[in-house]
Amino acid sequence: MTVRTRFAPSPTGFLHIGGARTALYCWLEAQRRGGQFVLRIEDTDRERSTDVAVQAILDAMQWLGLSYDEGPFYQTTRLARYQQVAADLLAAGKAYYAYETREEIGDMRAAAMAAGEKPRYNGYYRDRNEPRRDDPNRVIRFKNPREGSVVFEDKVKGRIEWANSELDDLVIFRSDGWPTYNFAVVVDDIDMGITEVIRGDDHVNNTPRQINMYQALGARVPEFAHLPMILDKEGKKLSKRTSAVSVMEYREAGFLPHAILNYLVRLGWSHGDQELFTAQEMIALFAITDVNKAPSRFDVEKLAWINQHYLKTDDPQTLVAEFEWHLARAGVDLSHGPAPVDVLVALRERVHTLKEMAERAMIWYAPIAQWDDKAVAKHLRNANSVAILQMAKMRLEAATEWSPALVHEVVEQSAAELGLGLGKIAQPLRVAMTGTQVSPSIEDTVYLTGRSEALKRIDAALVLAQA
RNA sequence: GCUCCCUUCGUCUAGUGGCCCAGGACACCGCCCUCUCACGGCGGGAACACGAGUUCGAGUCUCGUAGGGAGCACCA
Repeated sequence: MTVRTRFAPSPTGFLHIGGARTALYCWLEAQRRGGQFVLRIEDTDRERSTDVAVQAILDAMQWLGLSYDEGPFYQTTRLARYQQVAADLLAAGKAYYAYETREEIGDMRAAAMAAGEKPRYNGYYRDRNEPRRDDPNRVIRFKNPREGSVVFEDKVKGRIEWANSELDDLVIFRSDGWPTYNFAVVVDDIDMGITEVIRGDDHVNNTPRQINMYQALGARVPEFAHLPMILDKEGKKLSKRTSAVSVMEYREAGFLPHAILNYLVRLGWSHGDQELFTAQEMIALFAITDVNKAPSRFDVEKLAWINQHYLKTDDPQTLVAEFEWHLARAGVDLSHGPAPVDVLVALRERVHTLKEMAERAMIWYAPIAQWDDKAVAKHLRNANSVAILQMAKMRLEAATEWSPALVHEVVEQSAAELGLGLGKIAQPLRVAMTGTQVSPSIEDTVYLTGRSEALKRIDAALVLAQA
């Protein structure tokens, strides 16, 4: 039987980091075993689901490169099917109508709590054979077995056993005529031939009752794998208040999709000491059964390290498009200034994110915004400053070509002629080009500034030096 | 309250009874390289939650304690 996994987000917000990892694992598991990965949008909560959220999830998955073989399927288009399955269950005596008001149910729960049990429905209508009648409180409940227990072998958590006496008769159809989550997932996973249910471990508790429904429906029970949560730096549940949670926020922060995937695959899973994985390696090596049971914390610092690793080792050409996206966001007009690919190569070893790169790149795409006082005082206002700048200017003007090598030559010759070290020449020039003491190598810095702009900046620096 | 789950350096993890006085990576610190900043190289500190067992021997098995988490909806 071919393996089929699915990712089933509910469109009530953006694709967050935990969801992305779940999707990644589903995707990897399906690929490694030559199966299919399906995407299903669980939008039966019509109050909270939005089209914007659906689109945001689709966009994020595409940006990450998590392609699906089937879908997206939408639960809202499958209402008739759910109704039919519920009718079958009713006819078979495996489900029943119930008419309690919400208040009555609230009371039952309170009573159960008071009795030291977990809050639940008491099964009042279970064996009453109450006929269907119009009532605003009419729901359909599933007859959960009362004896025995449910046992399943979770692929990450191991064996889990659950006494049926702990479970109540859950609502499968709400009074508003829509199926509930627990029922819809089961019907969908059966209909879509899902063989491996990989999802967050907040669903472990739902699994026993879902298994009971599979059995009532005479369907084959799939394998389950429940992934531990991803926590924030403090060990708390990831939340918008304390950290970035949406995948697209990480894009905006300058991370590469592959870096995010690489980071995520290592969060809760490992292959010996290996830290870096190409997509091919992940597919070949990942196995859901090797995933850790314990929750893990999200560490942006490590993500940043991975990101920089790919920034400096990937073919620059494959990175330019994403870099240009950041430059555009920073308001850069690409019809002027240096080629983004050259800027990228000059900065890739000096930054951790593309956002930072775009910020640093501004020295070549915009006039010097501000002169750093310390830099000016130290390198533009000393005995040699004027002579150095003038000599560099003269040589740069006289040059017949424009390249990093040419700039390097100019700096070297100036140093030799003035009897100074390379650093003595480079620093004043660097301050002249950038207004600061920090930038890529002096040849790249001057080269990327462009000849006429470089000469203009030297003139401006000369004014400061002589002031 | 009840049910279920989890627990190795600050963080991600290796480790499936002896190869572990616990290995790798990020972060941190130091040195080297160097035109600045980085990159890189070398080195350093840093953990088996606790307590009982089982065993010749336990990070690895069992039980208990403590701490943490999830769920207990006509939300997914």
